[in-house]
Amino acid sequence: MPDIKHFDPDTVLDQVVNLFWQRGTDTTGIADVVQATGLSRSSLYASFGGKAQLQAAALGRYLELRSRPVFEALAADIRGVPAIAAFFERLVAARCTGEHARWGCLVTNTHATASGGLPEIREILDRHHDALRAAMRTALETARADGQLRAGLDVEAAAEALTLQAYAVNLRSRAGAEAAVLLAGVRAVLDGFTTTEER
Amino acid sequence: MPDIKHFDPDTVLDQVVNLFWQRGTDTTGIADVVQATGLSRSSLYASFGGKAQLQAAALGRYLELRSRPVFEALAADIRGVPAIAAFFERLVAARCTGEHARWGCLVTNTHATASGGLPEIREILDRHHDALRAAMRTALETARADGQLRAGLDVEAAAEALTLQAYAVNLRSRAGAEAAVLLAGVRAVLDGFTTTEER
DNA sequence: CTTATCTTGGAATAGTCGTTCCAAGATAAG
DNA sequence: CTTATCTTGGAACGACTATTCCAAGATAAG
Repeated sequence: MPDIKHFDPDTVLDQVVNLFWQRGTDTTGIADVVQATGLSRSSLYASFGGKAQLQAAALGRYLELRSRPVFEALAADIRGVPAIAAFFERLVAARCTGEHARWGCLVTNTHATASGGLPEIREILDRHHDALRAAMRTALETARADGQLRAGLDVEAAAEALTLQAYAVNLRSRAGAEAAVLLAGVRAVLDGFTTTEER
Repeated sequence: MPDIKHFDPDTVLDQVVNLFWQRGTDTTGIADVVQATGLSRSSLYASFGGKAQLQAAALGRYLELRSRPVFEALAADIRGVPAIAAFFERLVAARCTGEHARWGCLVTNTHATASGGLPEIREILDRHHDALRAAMRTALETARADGQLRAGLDVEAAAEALTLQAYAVNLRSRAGAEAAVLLAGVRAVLDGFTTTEER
């Protein structure tokens, strides 16, 4: 008997993600969301709750749609160190060129905002961090099994270091950092972990 | 003949820095500034311009007062790698404990905000980045002259890598990252640059 | 003490914020 | 087609936004 939704919630959420991602969550108003999605305030508040819940939903979707596939690809890549290098090359390329150039990373950006202090949001940030570090760790362990790593390297600490490096790439790319500079920094870290220099 | 200011602009600017630093520039209103500083809107707009100019002034003062002294200390420290290690130990301590714990870094935070796209703001961000990288480079060159560095290390790229690590430390500390984890990540990077492990 | 000049307090501006509400519209079962 | 139930458009809400303005207060020179 009831009416059904006249829109696809996931499609709308993707538009919201893009909006928050590019222009910043705190500096984007509901009016902007209404205009970008085309639906009315009523539908927006009925489907998602207030802005805080909309932000959490958008952040969660970003994590599932943008981050997780890349993390899984990294963990599944059996090449070891070259897999990590490829991850960063694709990351820098995505951050500096193409459709989302200079947008940074929604998760990284959220770290610096006021709403990042909310427990609900922070939980997603930690989930993102743990997922990336775990993927880095897996890739490093593959590399170690293949004899690619320096003797005595703390794999857990190295995974954390590479994860931190990824955050910084996201951050600096938003301010216009050159791709070559970012890649050189990443490579310096990676070279310090390996036995012999590749490339 | 004219009247003089009834307050010290630098003292006021310090209060504004703290406000923007802790709570975020975009999410802090003029009303908050008025309340925190105790002076009126008239005086605020007469001394500094609008909010954009106030932000630029606060960011500049943060750079001069908080960042530059630390950068200069790093560049002047003749110990080489231990100097860099000490820099990060003090950084992590300041970010995770004490008066400004979990505030992150005002410059780092600004990277992720919408106002970071303005040319006037971005110029300060780049100035900050160049200053830190130059200090890192100086410390690394001291280390190289002392034979502390791995053969074939690209000092310029290594300086960029360490600078990026510092940004990530600032970012993650705001989200509640543990000091020990951050330090382990930093040390992994630093160990990759040195000939023999210290500590 | 007068006077010229700046500073200050505080009201008032127009605009935007997130949120709520209700009548009108759309849907699908009977 | 009727009817029950949800969705939708759009107006309205008070609270907040940055900014402006002006009369009143404070200062220091003459």
